[in-house]
Amino acid sequence: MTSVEEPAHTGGRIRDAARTRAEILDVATKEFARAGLAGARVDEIAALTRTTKRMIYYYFGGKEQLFTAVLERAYSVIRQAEQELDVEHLDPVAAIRRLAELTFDHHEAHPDFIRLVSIENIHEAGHIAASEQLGRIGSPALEVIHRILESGRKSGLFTADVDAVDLHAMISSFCFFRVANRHTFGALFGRDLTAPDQREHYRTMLGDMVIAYLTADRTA
Amino acid sequence: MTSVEEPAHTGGRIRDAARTRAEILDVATKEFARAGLAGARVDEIAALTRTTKRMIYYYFGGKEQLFTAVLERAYSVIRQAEQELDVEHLDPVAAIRRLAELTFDHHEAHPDFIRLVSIENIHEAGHIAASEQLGRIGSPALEVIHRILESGRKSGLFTADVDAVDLHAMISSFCFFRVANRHTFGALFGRDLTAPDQREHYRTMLGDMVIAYLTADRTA
DNA sequence: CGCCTAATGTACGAACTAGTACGTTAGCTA
DNA sequence: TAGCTAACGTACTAGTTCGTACATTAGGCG
Repeated sequence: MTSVEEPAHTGGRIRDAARTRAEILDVATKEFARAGLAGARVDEIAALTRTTKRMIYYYFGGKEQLFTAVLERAYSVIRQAEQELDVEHLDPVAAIRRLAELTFDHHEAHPDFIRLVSIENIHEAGHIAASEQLGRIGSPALEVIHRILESGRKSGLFTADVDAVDLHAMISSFCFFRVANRHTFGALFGRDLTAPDQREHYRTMLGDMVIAYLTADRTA
Repeated sequence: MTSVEEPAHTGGRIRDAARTRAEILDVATKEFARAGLAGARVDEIAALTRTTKRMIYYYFGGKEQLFTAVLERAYSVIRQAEQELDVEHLDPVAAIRRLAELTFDHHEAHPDFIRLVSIENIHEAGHIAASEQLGRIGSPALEVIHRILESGRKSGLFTADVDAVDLHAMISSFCFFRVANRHTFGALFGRDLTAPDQREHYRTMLGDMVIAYLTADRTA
């Protein structure tokens, strides 16, 4: 019985800067993803936090900077995942398919991130442009794709004349659209692109599409 | 000398309900596309109009309803374009490629529409769901795609097991992503997917991709 | 040609919202 | 253990923003 009559605020750790910061970022991520930059409410974010609005300004400076911080952390998660890519031991076809599947899985697993990207595009990527951190992220995946493409072309398997950036765009397009636009697509066409029982269908479809494109007979 | 000393407001037509309504929709489309639903300002929309804020409430009832009306009109433009599709006289491969190109062109020509769709997805398509008009639009393009696929499969040209909705998703994905995410993509990877001198490249890429997928050798 | 209503304009308010001034305290360090 | 500072809380404000009450008029119609 250590704290029966103690004031409520002594439950849990107090004065933990890292935890407070992280908690604000967690809540803000959800709130920004839910309502957009303008739609999100600083008061609401604060209310969903163990701490107060004051802390948001203390740690981040303001709403816009908080959004930038949210974006920075969200992108760092992807960069992390990409750095753990390990597909170059596979043959080029299998490697590309595996890469596409991992991209597919990552998009599906992080719908909030997808929404943040949509929101950031509404704002014409101004926060990314203004962020030192995000400016110099690069993309570990691009290096991997580049090497797989080289290898596949050398062996004659890949006939398409694309570079890594374009192939990345192609793969991301499908994965992104499926998650980002699932609501309007569902409402208009009556099909839920993210229905669990359709997952394998679309995952395979993406791989088939990319491989078919890369290996198509171009002698005609 | 008919109007030298007359008040300024006599210039141009007065009391033109249709024109006022249409002008509000025009301005609102741009403003919503620019700033999102929450970010758009009713006062700003009114200010960019020949009329006043009062008229927005008079004709549309409120901000949300105005957004819905904007969406309805934007979607009707597409439905219109789709109804004018005329590709079924072509052989299946050419027809699909042409359809993909028209989709590509339409997305490129209507970036504001793309932004509205992104925004509507942030709001989980609630306005579409609540709109009688948008609920029963359907898509003329789907019928066309369906018939082309049938024809292509019958002749043995198309080997892929997809239906019209999935193929539509595939084509739209690429077109949508290229326009919607051009800002973040450009900022992160240093490539402008909508650069004019790359237009033909991506347009061809899309067609190649779809055709390769549909006609891929699946005997292996 | 006067009346009636759709269409329009003005002025305002209630509620919300980002941001801040000021005060407090936990807990490390000397 | 005293003191100092990073961390935190409260209460408030200035400005914004959606929406509306009220007043006005154009112009079709009987």
